[in-house]
Amino acid sequence: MATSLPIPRDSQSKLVHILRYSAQVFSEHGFEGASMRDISRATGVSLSGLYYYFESKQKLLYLIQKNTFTYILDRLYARLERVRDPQARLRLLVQNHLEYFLSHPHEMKVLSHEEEALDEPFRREVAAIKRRYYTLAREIFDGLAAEASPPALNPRIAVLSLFGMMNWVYKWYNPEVDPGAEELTHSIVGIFLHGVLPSATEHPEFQLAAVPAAESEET
Amino acid sequence: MATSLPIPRDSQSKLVHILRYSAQVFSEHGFEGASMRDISRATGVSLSGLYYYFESKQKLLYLIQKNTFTYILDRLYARLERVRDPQARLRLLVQNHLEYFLSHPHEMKVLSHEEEALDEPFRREVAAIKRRYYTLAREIFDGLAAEASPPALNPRIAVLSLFGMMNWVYKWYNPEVDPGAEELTHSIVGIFLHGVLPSATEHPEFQLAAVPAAESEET
DNA sequence: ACAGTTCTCGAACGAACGTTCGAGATGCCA
DNA sequence: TGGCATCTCGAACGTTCGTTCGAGAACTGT
Repeated sequence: MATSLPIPRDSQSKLVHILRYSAQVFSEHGFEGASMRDISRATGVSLSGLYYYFESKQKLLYLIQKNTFTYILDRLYARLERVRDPQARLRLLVQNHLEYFLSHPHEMKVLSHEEEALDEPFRREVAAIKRRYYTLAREIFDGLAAEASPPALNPRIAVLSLFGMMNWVYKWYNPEVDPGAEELTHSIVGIFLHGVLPSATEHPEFQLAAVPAAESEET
Repeated sequence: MATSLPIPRDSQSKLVHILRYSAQVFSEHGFEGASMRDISRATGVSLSGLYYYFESKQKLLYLIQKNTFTYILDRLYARLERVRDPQARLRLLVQNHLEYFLSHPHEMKVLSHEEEALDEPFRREVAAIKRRYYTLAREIFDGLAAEASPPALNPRIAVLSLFGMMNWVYKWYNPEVDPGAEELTHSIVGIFLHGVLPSATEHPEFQLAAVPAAESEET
C-alpha cells in the first residue's frame, strides 16, 4: 500500500517522512524481515532515492532509535524539573513512557524489539542513551526507597521489572479494549508501588503532590 | 563454530538436537536474521540434510515454539494440581515460568521474541496455546482477587503486567549479577502482590496462606 | 550377500536481498 | 536564459537466501 499522505517537498521534512514510515515497516515486519523495497513502497520514495537520505539500512534503524529515545528522555528530563516528590516523579516516568508509547506505537516497538538488530558502532551509541534512561529511572526509584524505610528489595530487579511492565505493553495493547495512557499509568504505578492485594485499609489513591498534567507544546 | 556435542545417531534424538541448537541460533540472530546455513553450521548437519527432518524454516520455528510452550504449560498444570492456596498458586506460576526461563534462555527468547515471525497456520496454533496459558494465569489471579476484597484494578492489565515483568527478564538477566530463579521469583511475586513500598508495618513475608492483616499507613 | 529402507549431502535452482551508478529532472540564483 | 547544486530513479551489480534433487552411504532383517 502506498503512502496516503503527500510526500513533503523540502528535504528536511522528507527525511522525517521517511523515518516515520520506515518505523512502521520495521515494526510490522521486523528489521531483518523488512526490505528496502518495502520501505520504498511505504514511503513512496524510489529504492535508490532512499540512499540519498540514508547511507544504509543500518543507519536508518539507528536514526529511528536515536531520535525516538532522545525525544523520550529529553521530554522526561524537562517534566521532572518541576517535580520533587518521589512518588510523583515515578508517576511521571511511567506516564511519559506510556504516553509516547500509545501515540507512537511503531517507533516504540522498534525501540523495544529491534535493539539487537543494530550493529556496531550504532549499537554502542543507542546503548549509551538507554543507559542514561535506566540510570535516571534508578535514581527516581532510589529517591522513592529513601522516602520510607526501604524493604529488602533488589533495586535493580525492581526498576527492570517496572520497565518490563511498561515495555511489554506493545505486545498486548488493544486500543479498543484497553484504557488510555492516563489510566494505564495509574494501574501500573499502582501495581508497582502497592501491589495488587488490598492493603487492608482503604483503597489507595496515588494522585499525590501537585503534578500538573504538564500539557505542553513540545520544544 | 561447530557443535561441541556429538551428533546423536538415532533419528529421534537427532531431531531434538537440531531443535536445541536451532533455538540458540534463532535467539542470537533472530528468526529472519538466521539462515539455514547458520543452523547447518551450528548443528553439524548439512544444509540439505536439515530438510530431511523439517520441511521448512517456518516449521522449524513452529516446532521449537510449540514444544517449549507445551512443556511449560503442562508442567505448570501438574504443579498446580496439589496446591489450592491462591497466593501459592500465583507463586507457582511465576516460579515455573522463571525456572524454565533461566534454564532454557534460548528457547524462552524465541518464544518471547519471535512469535510474529510465524506465518499462518502455525501462528494460530501457537496463539491457541498461549491463550490457554493466559487463561490459566487469569484464573489464578481471579482466585487471588476473590480471596480478599479486590481493589478496583483491571485484572487484564494486572495479569499482562505480571507477564511483562517475567518476559522482560530475557532482556536484562545476567547470571553473574542477578539472583537465581528462586530469589527472582520471590522479588517479582513480592512486587506484584505488595508493591515496592513498605507497608508501614513489618517487612511482609509472602509465604503465607492467609492474608496477613497488614495495617498500613501509606505515605 | 542381498534387497530395501533410512539417512546424508554436494550442487544447483530461481528469487530476493542491500547497495551502486550515472543519466536525467528540478529548483535556485545570476 | 544559463550554470550549478540539489534531488530522483531505472537498471543493474554481486551476494545470499530457502529450498530441491538425485546419487550414494549406512543400516536393517534375511
